[in-house]
Amino acid sequence: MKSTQPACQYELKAARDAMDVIQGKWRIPIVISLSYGTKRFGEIHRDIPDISPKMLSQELKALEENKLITRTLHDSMPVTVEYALTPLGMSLRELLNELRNWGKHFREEIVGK
Amino acid sequence: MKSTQPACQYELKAARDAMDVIQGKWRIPIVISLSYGTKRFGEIHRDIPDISPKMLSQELKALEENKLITRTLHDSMPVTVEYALTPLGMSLRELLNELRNWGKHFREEIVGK
DNA sequence: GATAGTTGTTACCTGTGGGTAAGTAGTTAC
DNA sequence: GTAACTACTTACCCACAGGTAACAACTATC
Repeated sequence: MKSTQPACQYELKAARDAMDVIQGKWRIPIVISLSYGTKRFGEIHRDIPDISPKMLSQELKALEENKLITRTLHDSMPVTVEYALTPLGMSLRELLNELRNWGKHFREEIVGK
Repeated sequence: MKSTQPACQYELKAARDAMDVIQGKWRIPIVISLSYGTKRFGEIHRDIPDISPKMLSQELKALEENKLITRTLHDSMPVTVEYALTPLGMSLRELLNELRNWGKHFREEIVGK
């Protein structure tokens, strides 16, 4: 890697883009929760009990801004909101699988040995 | 995802393990730099000019603790230290490729449209 | 009319990731 | 003998991610 090699800098930037999207404590759990289907605020909260409503609201907003999820408001009797993965959000599944696989590999190498 | 499904919790933990290893501003650049071959402290610093010696030292130490790189001290006239990727560190390349591909895909979807 | 269940918001606090600047210790070249 | 190059270390500072707690507005139920 040389700072004068534009190809490498491009690779770095793309990897950083991806990291920016999935980084933080809660984004991956939220995406995984929604990968099991459309869910409401409270349902996601029940999937991830440790998250505070503030963080859930904040991270859902960020994921929506990045077009990974959609937010649909239903004017039913108690107002309900439904969150769903977009195709772009679903495309994250492959990357998450790679993350999981490498994490498993890493754990076996480090903890196992 | 249900918090009562152990398989999902396991998946989450593995993904988080991987994230813990590659997260932060400098780990990925360092691994990419070393993926081009064994390098010395100053050489990595030249590849990544923005990193401070403090951060480079700190991150190299963390990567060594995680067994992604090795640190070899040469008792030559000026003491030199060589850093190299371990096989485990090299196995990160696939994950980094996935990160780069998804980051590229993401940028095309978001910025392009 | 008080309580509980929706989906959040707001204010406040703290820990950590990362930055800057300077110092250290040994060797070599001028 | 002083400057410069190796590879760091130490001290100090700040911004932001994330946590806690309380509040908000609306509806349904007891």
